[in-house]
Amino acid sequence: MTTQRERSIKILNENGYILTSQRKIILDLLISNEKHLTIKNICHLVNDPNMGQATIYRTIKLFLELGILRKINFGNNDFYEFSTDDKHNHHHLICSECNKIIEVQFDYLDELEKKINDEYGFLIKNHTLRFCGLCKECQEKQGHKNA
Amino acid sequence: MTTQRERSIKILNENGYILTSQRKIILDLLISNEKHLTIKNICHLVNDPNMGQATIYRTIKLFLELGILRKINFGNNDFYEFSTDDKHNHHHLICSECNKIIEVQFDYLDELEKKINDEYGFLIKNHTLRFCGLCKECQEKQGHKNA
DNA sequence: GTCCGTGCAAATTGTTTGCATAATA
DNA sequence: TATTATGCAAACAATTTGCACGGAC
Repeated sequence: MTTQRERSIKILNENGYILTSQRKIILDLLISNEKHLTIKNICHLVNDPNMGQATIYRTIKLFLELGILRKINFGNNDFYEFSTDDKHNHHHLICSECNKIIEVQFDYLDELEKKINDEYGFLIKNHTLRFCGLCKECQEKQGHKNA
Repeated sequence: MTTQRERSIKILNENGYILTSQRKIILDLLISNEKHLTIKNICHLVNDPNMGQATIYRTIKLFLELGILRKINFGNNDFYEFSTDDKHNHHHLICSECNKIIEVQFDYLDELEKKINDEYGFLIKNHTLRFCGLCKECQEKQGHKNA
């Protein structure tokens, strides 16, 4: 099994791009840090006076174009996560309290997709399913407060 | 059954806001025009030298806060649609060719929600499900081209 | 007259671009 | 040496804010 890092570097190389030190820094940040970051997060985490903002924007844009990353937008934020080729993506649970994003690995939308295809003649390429609510930890915190 | 307009005005009044002529213009735009508009769309459609941009932004923000509208973000665009109180929202089919948004009125996610609650202890408040693909018309157009 | 809403312009924020320099093959 | 990547600053775009004016009660 190839790692996210290996896959990303492979894609860069196959398209004639090299892994510069700046790209490496940003890639590493994304690999750690639970993989869901905003541009703001990245700017803040990089915290290197030698890395210009433009480089961060350019790198993320490049990663998106090459399909290394994918964008998830939620509320007023754009998060970036590693993209996979699976037709069936995972889903996201987004906690409205702490903004944590949890990945859910099962799908079960085949039947619904079939129904949509039948009723609307709509050809589905991919889907996005998000559940917004409270994660376990935040529910517990609220429980304590109210007790 | 109350209309979108009646419901919106009711919410405004209940919260101490009046339906000014500017708010009325924006509300009417949203009611016609298939209900899915971006700020840019609205600015363009208003086309009244007497309405400042700031008013449009302020009005949309107010409508969001009052729950009259809800934001859907997709790609690099934020669309606005009327919000309903239904726990079970409709879903969206978004055509990647013509950007049309089709509303789908059935849900069928109860089982999946139950599973998520059981496995992750995540308390779901609402969900967003989007299918990205090609609408019937755009499939036909592509068919003609290839023929 | 008071209060809320608006228009305008300036300010702020987020993102992109041009260009000279630095790094890499 | 040729090419690509970067840093910097300026440019640009999108959104918000401050403030004085206008309209509704």
